[in-house]
Formats: sequence, C-alpha cells, structure tokens
Amino acid sequence: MASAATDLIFRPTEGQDALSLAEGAYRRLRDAIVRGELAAGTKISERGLALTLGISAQPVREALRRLEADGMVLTQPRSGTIVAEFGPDRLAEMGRIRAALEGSAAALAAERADDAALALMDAQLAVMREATAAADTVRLAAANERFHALVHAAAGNAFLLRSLTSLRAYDHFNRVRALESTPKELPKALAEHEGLVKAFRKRDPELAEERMRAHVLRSLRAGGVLKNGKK
Amino acid sequence: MASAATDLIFRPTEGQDALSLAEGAYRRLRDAIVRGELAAGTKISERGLALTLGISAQPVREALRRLEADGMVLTQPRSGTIVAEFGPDRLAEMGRIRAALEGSAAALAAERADDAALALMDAQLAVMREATAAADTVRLAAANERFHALVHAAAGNAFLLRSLTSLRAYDHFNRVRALESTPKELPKALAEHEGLVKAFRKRDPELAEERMRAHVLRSLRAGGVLKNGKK
DNA sequence: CATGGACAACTGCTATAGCAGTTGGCAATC
DNA sequence: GATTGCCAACTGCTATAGCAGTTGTCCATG
Repeated sequence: MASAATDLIFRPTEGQDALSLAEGAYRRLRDAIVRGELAAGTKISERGLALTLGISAQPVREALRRLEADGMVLTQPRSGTIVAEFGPDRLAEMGRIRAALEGSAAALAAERADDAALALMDAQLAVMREATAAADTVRLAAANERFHALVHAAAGNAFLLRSLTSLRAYDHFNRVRALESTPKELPKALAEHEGLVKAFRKRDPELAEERMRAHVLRSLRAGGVLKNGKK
Repeated sequence: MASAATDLIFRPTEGQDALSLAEGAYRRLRDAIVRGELAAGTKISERGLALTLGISAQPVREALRRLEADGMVLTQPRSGTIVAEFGPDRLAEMGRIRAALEGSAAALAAERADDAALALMDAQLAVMREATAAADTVRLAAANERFHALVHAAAGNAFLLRSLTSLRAYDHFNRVRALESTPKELPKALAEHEGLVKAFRKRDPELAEERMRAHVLRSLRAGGVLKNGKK
C-alpha cells in the first residue's frame, strides 16, 4: 500500500468527482428528469434549485441552458423554466435522431479509426461474445455502452460526441429493459457489432453508416421505442 | 404612416435586437469565427472579451459554452479557451452530420407537416422557380434558407432545431459560392426540393429522409465541401 | 357579481467581486 | 549554462447583489 503522502498526491486524479458544479448540476438534473422524479410541467426556479443543491445560481443556470439545448426543459425568457414532456412520440423522435447521428459517427470512425482503437473495439466484442453466451444482460449492456463510446471517440468530432452524449440520456432507462425483454435478439446485436467493426476495417464509411443506423433502429424497435415500421 | 406614439409602442416587437446579451455575444462570436476574423488557435479570455464587447463576463461565458458545444472553441478548465481549427476535413465532417440531421428533420416533417406548413413550403418553391429561371442566386439562396427553416419548424423538435441552427453556421460562408459556382446545378436543386414536398404530402418519412439526405450531400459536393465520393 | 388596475412576489438575466487552479518567466542554486 | 523552485499574472469558475420584465392576487370600482 502506498504511503499517506502519495495517496494525497494522487488523490485529485483518481476520483471522477473533480467536475465543475455546473456539470454536476447538469447530470443530476438530467438523471432526475429521465427517471421521472421531475414530472413534465414542473416549474424550475434557478434560485430555488440552487438553494436545494446548496450551490450558487450561476452553475444551475448553466445546467438549465444545456438541458434546454437537449430539449429537456423549456424556458421562457423572464418568465420561467419548466421540464418538457416527452411521451412515447418524443422518445421515438430522439431515437431516430440518435440513429442518424450514430450513423455519422460510424462513418467517421470508418475513415479514422486506427489499429489501437480497433483493438479496443475487438476487446469489447470479446466481452460481448462471452456475455451473450452467458445471457448476462447487465454485463452486455455495459460492454455495449463502452463499444459505442469507442466509436464516438474514434469519430473525433466534438459536436458529435456532445450530441450523442446528450441523446444517450433519453433511452438510458429503457436500454436494459430492451435487452432483457428480448433475449433472443442478443445474437443479432452481437452479429451487427461484429459487422460494424468489419466495415471499419474495410474503411467503408457508407457501409459502416448504414450498418450502424440499421443496428440502432432495430435495437430501438426491439425495445419498443419505435414502432415496427415498414422497413 | 403610424404616429410616433404607436411607433414607440410597437418598437420592442419589430426589431430583432431584443435578444439577450448572451445570445448576441454568441452570434457575434460565431460569425466572427466563421468569417475567419478569429484565426484558429487564438486565445479567448472571458474577461477580455467582455471588456471588448462592453458587457459583463457572464453572458460571454455562456456564449463560449455554446460555442464549445458547437465545436467551434476548445476550453481547458482553469486554463484557457482557444478557437478550434476547422480545415476542409472538419467542414466535410460537419456537412455529413448536417445531412444526417436534415434527413431526420425531413422524416419528422413528413409525419407532421400540416396543410398550412405545406402551403408555406409551396410558396417558397414558387419563389425558387422564379429565381431559378432568372438565375438570381442571391434570392434563391434566401428562399432556400427559408425553405429549410420551414422543414425544421415542421419537424417540431427542439433538439433538432437547435442542432441544425448551429450546424448551419458552418457552411454559411460557402453556401452562396456553391450556388454561384455551378449555375447548371440550380435546376437539380429545384427538382429535389419539389420531390421533397411530394414526399411530405405522401407522408412517407423514409422517402423524405433519403431525398433530403441525398439533396444536402449533393449540394455539399457541388460546393466542393465534400469530395466526389463513390455514391 | 363581474372587471379592471395596481402592487407585491416572483421569474430569468446581468453586473461585480473574489476564489482556486494554471502558466510563464525570473532568480537562485547546482 | 542548465535546472529547479517560486511568485506574480493570468485563466476559468463560483458567489452575491441587484436589475428588469412577468405573473398572480387582492382591492377598488363599475
């Protein structure tokens, strides 16, 4: 075990709680809305919320602006801010948008992913194979998130990364449910992921984009977020 | 002409300068970056910029955060903010992303656009026909922007609207050039727009999405933003 | 009882001040 | 001369105070 001195030295880097108050408020609020703890139409006051969180009004305001950009709250200038309502329709919308952006990310990843990135994807694929064989949905979901995060990183576009991170929050609470509800769909998802990496290795952006897009859309349909459309 | 009294009364609503300082700072900075007045790598100080603009530091900070989300600046916590560099590669990236999102907007518009919205689109189509016949590229560009804005509005998604507004800034400075450089492409764009509205009327989201996507991609290729890919 | 208007209690928005890291250069030391 | 430590001048970030609209309630008036 390291000494107390080195522990103190390395402390700032080890924890992930080194984020700004605004970032923390954003995540906390976002999760609260996604989990349904803050019902649609609920009025949110910058001052009141700041008092609740024990911080100043500025970070809260910054968080609210980001949430507004994400479409999770509506703020009327000089009047008030309320949490937006997203029923099944809205979730379906965001799902389709996410499919489109994931496709773009895949296209960029196909152009730029280097060997190191591809190796990391392979590692996640290996985990997915094991988890799929064992029907370990929890572990599979985690590997799935890491895999997509790798694709986003490989795309190397700040706007894309930010947008996809925001969108991910929307279906976070029904992702696991989607996987659990249809255990026979798991092999399909695995095959799609593998096909995706193959497209990356072939440096074929068009193919990667279409495959990723189809994968996300099918996943959403399996989870009931999207209706079983014609195609 | 109305009296001075009524002029005074309607003054606040007529102008578009009733936006917040943060919004104004955002647009001003964004345009400055797009126009190249702020070279890539230039250090931006919240305080210094606030002093230059004659406002406080908070609105400036808010503007910078939005620009960061747009991928136009990079800010390292506690260190500094610099304007990001976007060469041809970056512009091509943003173009492809925009094509994907425009496609999503078209799909949603196909599902929801009511008769009033479709009528407004028809009106813009009429303007485009005249402008195309007269080869009036300036008027055509304006009608083009209004048309796309109508589609975005018909989509009725806050996240989408915000994202597309941000992305639009990227190719603003080479939009007119694109239209001027290839005058023979104008009829193509017009036909594509008309086909788009037809897809809306058929309530075919898939078709609308694909057509919009192809339209934007072709437009970008014509403008030289995207290379002449295989498809 | 219905109605209009003023006032008080909000709201988001902005300004100012100060905190806490980061950085670059200068001086002391090896 | 090269290197290391330190200090001042930055930086972004947060807290507090106050401005300027908006909104709802309550009272006076028709």
